[in-house]
Amino acid sequence: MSKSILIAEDDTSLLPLLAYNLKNNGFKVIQAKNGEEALLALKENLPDLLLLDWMMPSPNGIEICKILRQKKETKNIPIIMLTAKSEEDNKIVGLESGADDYIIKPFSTTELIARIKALLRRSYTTFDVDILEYKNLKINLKEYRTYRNDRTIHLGPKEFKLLKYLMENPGRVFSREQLLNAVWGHGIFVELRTVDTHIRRLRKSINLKGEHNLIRTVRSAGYSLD
Amino acid sequence: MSKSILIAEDDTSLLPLLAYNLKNNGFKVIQAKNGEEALLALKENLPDLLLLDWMMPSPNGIEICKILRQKKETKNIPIIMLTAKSEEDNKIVGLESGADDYIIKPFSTTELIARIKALLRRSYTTFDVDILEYKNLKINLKEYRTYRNDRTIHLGPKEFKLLKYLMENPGRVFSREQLLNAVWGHGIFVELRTVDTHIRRLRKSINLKGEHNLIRTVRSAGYSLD
DNA sequence: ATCTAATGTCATAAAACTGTAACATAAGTG
DNA sequence: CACTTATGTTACAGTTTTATGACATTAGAT
Repeated sequence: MSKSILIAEDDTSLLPLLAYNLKNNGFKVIQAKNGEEALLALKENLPDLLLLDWMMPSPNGIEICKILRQKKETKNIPIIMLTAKSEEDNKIVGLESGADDYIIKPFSTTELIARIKALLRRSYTTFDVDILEYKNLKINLKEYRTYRNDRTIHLGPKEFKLLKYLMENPGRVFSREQLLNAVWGHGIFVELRTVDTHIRRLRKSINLKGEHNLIRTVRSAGYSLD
Repeated sequence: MSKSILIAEDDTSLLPLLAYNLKNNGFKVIQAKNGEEALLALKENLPDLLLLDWMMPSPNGIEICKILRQKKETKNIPIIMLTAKSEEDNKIVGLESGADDYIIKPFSTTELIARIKALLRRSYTTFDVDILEYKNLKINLKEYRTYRNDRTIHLGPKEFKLLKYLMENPGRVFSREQLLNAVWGHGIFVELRTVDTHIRRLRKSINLKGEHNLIRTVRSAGYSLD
């Protein structure tokens, strides 16, 4: 069964183009010319993924995002934010508001499709692999086990989830906000700095002395697997 | 240069036929009689595209696909799944597992070639828009990494942002004021000359001795990437 | 209920990054 | 060349950001 995607985009030349391309790629598309329409459409049907233009007359992408993250039925729907180049600096805002990814206009259809697929793949984890590997790290999602150089490592639930998330996109830097959203859940109130503590515990567990740190700190940005 | 294609197909009458046809069309072909062989071959060399039979003794096409999508080096290699008619219903499974296209047996060589070319064309032109390149400089926005001649360079947050801004408009000259606005933000009070210092630090980090200075000073105007 | 492991928060230490100012050079000018 | 102005360099103190360890609280297990 094909996945459905809701697009909210007020650029009337872009919207049909996007819709056309997504349809061509086997997706079912629901179109919304503005935020209002999008919210309305969401009451009808829950799509598998949302494509939101960040800059729209209110409610804009960010606002919609925040609203959705509040509600139980919608809080786990993957969201990709569409942002113009000039707004790029605000990408953090987009991710803080709970979006899963952002893409800068103008973008290629292929790129968009790739990201959509990646996100859909990730959110249907039940269907996915049971084993994730990176360098000499390995985790078994089904058995809930972690290995470093084939030696078992014990991790608490949070650390496990954190590591899993990092391993899903090795190399990519995640801000503390993103990690909180992904690991702790959206709309949960926990200090940002708590992430530091967990990263520290994780490092303590997975780092072998002598070998270089597997988790990289990127100052004023976040952490990533390295 | 001709593209290489790895075929994993356990039907021993089909495999050589496919290989023959692809070779005739100018592709370099690597053959694997089953999943194991395919994985082994992948350790040797990364092909430009994969043709996977979905029904094989384990690991089958889907499984291989999932495995490849986990790893960074292989996650962007286009994959076409070969499925028998009776398995057609499962085509969604194939695409969800990360395949880019599927084709139903029996298929015509012409069609297969067409799809292969289409995929190669797509994946060739489009890649990460999260990567900025200029001469032998490269920065990866998602990973917050900077390279000069493929060697990693460490930059502080401000330097990174500064470089990013310059790389977005290579050649263009920016005044100190413009740089302050773009990198530090509007309405911030910092000495104009502070830009000089950061430019200096940036130069120090990215310039290789011997090679010419990548940042040009334009007297009484500003700086630019050159 | 009792004990143990896991969590979230803080306070403090340690690093890394910034902005300035002072001085040195280089580039224009007449 | 002498003078003026712009830019390069360097050192350093002040800030910001992150690491670390301790502690109180909560959740889970026996």
